[in-house]
Amino acid sequence: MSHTLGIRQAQKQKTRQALLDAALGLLEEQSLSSLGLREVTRAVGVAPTAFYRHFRSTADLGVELVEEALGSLHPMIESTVSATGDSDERIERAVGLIARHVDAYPAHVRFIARERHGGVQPVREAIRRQLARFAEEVKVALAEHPESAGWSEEDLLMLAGLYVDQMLVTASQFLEAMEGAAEDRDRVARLAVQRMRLISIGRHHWKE
Amino acid sequence: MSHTLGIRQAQKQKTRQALLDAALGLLEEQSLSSLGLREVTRAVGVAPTAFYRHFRSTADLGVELVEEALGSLHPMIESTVSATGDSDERIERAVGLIARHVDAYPAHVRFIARERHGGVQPVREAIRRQLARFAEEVKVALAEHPESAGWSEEDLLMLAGLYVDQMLVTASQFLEAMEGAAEDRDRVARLAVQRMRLISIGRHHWKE
DNA sequence: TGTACATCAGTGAACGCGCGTTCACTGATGTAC
DNA sequence: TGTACATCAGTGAACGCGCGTTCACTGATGTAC
Repeated sequence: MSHTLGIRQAQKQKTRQALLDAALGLLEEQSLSSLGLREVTRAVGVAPTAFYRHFRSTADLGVELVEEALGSLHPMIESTVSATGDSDERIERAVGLIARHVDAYPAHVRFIARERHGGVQPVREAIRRQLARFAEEVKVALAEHPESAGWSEEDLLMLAGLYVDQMLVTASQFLEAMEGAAEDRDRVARLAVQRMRLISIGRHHWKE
Repeated sequence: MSHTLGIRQAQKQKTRQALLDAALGLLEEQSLSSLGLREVTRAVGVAPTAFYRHFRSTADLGVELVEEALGSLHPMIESTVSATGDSDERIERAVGLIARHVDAYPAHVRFIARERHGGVQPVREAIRRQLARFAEEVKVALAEHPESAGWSEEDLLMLAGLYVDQMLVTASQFLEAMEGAAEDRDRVARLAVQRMRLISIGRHHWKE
């Protein structure tokens, strides 16, 4: 006996999602701070005033987009860091996962890269919070590794943050490669693997 | 016998600089893609049409701001990487330099962080070009170090890029610390030093 | 099942406003003689 | 040094346009009995 939303609720959800999708599309070529409410409703085909039934402002919509773009990523990150195999295998797998994620959700990745330091404060803060959660989760996963014996909590969080930042750098480089020449893609992947390897080597010799 | 600009040229330069300064100020709270030409001229106190005597558009002005923000940084970066002393000394000095640079030019740093992935393509490309130049220069300086014996050009550029990205991350963290609680500043410095140390350790054990 | 009333997502007109861009202009500065 | 003309940075009026927000509304959906 599955619970179905009422017709009214279902329709409202649908319009809301259409607004989010349209906004994300429009944000490929501009920043959130210049996104207009009328632009978004025009793209969806509803009256401008309908916007207010779902969001207080475009900044509010932006915060929802952050949740959509990053909220569902926690399991993936968790599984990457906890994966079995040696360092090199885990690195290759992680870079492959990032590449596929960028392929599947380029607009979400672009949105996060763009608004992380963008002009809309509540959105910046929402992104910062999610990334801090990622770093915390990575830290906990790293602590499980035998290589982390003797590491302080502070150093583990430092390393986790380095990995998270590197993940974002790699994602945005894949995005740039998508926009430019197709051959760049492999270069980005190789470069990312090398960077992660170097960090991983530093990690193994940290406590000496 | 110093060459002086004509009165007309000097006045034009002054207005131009006032437009750049005003724009940079306005960009503390928004992105370039939402910056209006009339906003800028209003802040300076000239007629909107005067803008066109200096820039084709706000995007054009943005590209000039990139040159202003990053163009003068090459000697500083060069001297940081080429400095004498052991790894730890160089790292401490580099992080200190970054901290002072962010203190001295917070608006420039914010502008670069914001527009690096921002909504205005020509500006993104101008930043990308400057950062590629930085990485190239760092690569050349790194090649001089005895630790770089046996490194390929590709690996050196990989390491240089890692340093440049880390420099930007650190700068933007100092900026966030300036906006928030004052005590965060030291945490950022300590974290940045640790990250650089870990990368440096990876570097020393890379060719094993 | 049917009826009467309540809810509320989406509408459409209207508002005042600031935007980017055009154009012909002014008057101080620069230059040729 | 003085004069006559050229240059050009900055002006101010005017334009058409899209913006965010308000408001009273409509009509399909939901609910109570």
